[in-house]
Amino acid sequence: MRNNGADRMYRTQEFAELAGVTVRALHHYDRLGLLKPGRTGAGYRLYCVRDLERLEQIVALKFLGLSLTQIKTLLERETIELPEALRMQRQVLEGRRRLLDRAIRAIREAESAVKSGQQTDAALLKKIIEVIEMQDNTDWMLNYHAEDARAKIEARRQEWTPELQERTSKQWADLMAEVETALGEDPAGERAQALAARWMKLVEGFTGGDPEIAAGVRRLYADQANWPAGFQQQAKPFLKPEVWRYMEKAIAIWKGK
Amino acid sequence: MRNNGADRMYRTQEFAELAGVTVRALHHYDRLGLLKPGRTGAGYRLYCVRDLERLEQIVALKFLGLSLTQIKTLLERETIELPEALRMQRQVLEGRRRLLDRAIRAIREAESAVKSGQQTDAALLKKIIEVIEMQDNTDWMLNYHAEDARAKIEARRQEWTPELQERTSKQWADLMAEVETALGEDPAGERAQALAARWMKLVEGFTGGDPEIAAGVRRLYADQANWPAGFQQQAKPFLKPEVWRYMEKAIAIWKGK
DNA sequence: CCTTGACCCTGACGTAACGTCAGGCTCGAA
DNA sequence: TTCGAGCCTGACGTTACGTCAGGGTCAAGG
Repeated sequence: MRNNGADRMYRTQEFAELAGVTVRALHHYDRLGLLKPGRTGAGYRLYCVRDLERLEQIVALKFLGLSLTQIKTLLERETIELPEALRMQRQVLEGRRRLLDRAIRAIREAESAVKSGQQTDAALLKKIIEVIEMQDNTDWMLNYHAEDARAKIEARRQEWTPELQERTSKQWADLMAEVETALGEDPAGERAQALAARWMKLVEGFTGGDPEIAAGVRRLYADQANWPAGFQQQAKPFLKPEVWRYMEKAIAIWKGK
Repeated sequence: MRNNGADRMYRTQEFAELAGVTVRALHHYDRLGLLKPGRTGAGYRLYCVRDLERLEQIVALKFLGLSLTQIKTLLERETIELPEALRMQRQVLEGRRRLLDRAIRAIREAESAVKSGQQTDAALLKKIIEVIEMQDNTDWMLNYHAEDARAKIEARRQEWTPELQERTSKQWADLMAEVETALGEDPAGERAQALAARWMKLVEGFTGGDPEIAAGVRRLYADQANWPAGFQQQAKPFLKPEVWRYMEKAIAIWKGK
């Protein structure tokens, strides 16, 4: 009656392979009360197909980073908590992602510092420290903005995700590189005007079109002497004065139109 | 002689606050031999400024996700290993990030499934499982490609980061939405031709301009009946036949030009 | 001189999710 | 019956500390 083909039972190893987990993990879930299989007279564990479903759910929630105890309560009280738990977990993961992105960025910058000029280990580590600290110290930038502009910046910072940041900084770098090749041309010419348009679009992407923020950025730029060291390093590609001057001309013309 | 202002010594708590770590962490690093401070006659730890430098390095490397034992060997043999270690660690972190992104995406899709039609917990979990599985099962797609095209796809997959994927899929969604509003218009008209151009650009972004890959994609599309369930769900927005037919016309005309 | 409070020490156990033995049972086949 | 494969439980290891517990040290006040 019990073991007809349809509801086959599985012993531990078999079941573990079926589900892609280890035997010890199954023992563990059993002890925690997460997944309690049947037993033979001799004490062997016997898993059925419904256990497989449950195990798949466990594995999925584990993949999302939930702890086994969280998973247990979620699966026990089959309830409306799940969507809420997922929302919270997503926020946790997004936070972790921001940290990860910062770490990755720090390494990348250190690596590019290595390529351009051999540095000692100590200098390399200093660079990493700078980059890490710099990233939470975008706060000092707020000093250049009027009081009521700060709230807006704070709001925009929410959307200013690391991947977006990375993309934009790449766009800036590309643009800068292209401008350099165009320095000889007429600032009123077609090429320069196209570059000016791209430039302004990027600026607008940062300021959100808000004139107060734009004014703050100009103040920030004017005060280069007082920038923190780490930021100064990172901003280096932006600072070529000839590029800047050329674009000032081109943008003035572009705005005139 | 010893405690003149310049090389001040710090006791544990003071030093911990200075560096932003806990007292217990300092004990821990001491025991592991990572950071061994001086001692007073009574056995109190005494930290100096050079200890602070070292601690900052430790904290930085920890931020990058290195284990304390790794950090120890790296800081002991002050050597050329560091750049190599950083490169490896970056790859580790990038791997973690891919997993994180998959988890976040899975939750997001489950959340949007919740919004559009209330589902039970069980259905929600099934959805998550599908999304997770779908993401490593892009492999089945390879069946539609000729042998020599596979290597190219494998190569492009390296650059095909989750954030890039997310961006592109949003671009597709935007494009699709706009096409739908244009269905009534002349496929040879200006609007439709602009859409066709955008479409082809996105296709090229995926195929990398390789005709073999493009051919594989066509075979893939033609064989919709055999797609895995998870993929079919996620591809749903792409499947509106009227959109597809309309764009076929528009693209044919666009190519003719 | 003694006490008080703030700070210091070490050692031991706890955490999460198992991995890894170690010692001992069960089962089907030869 | 015996062998090898597979099963069981219990205990310790892992990481980077947190959290007591029990017990010194030190400067100031009584």
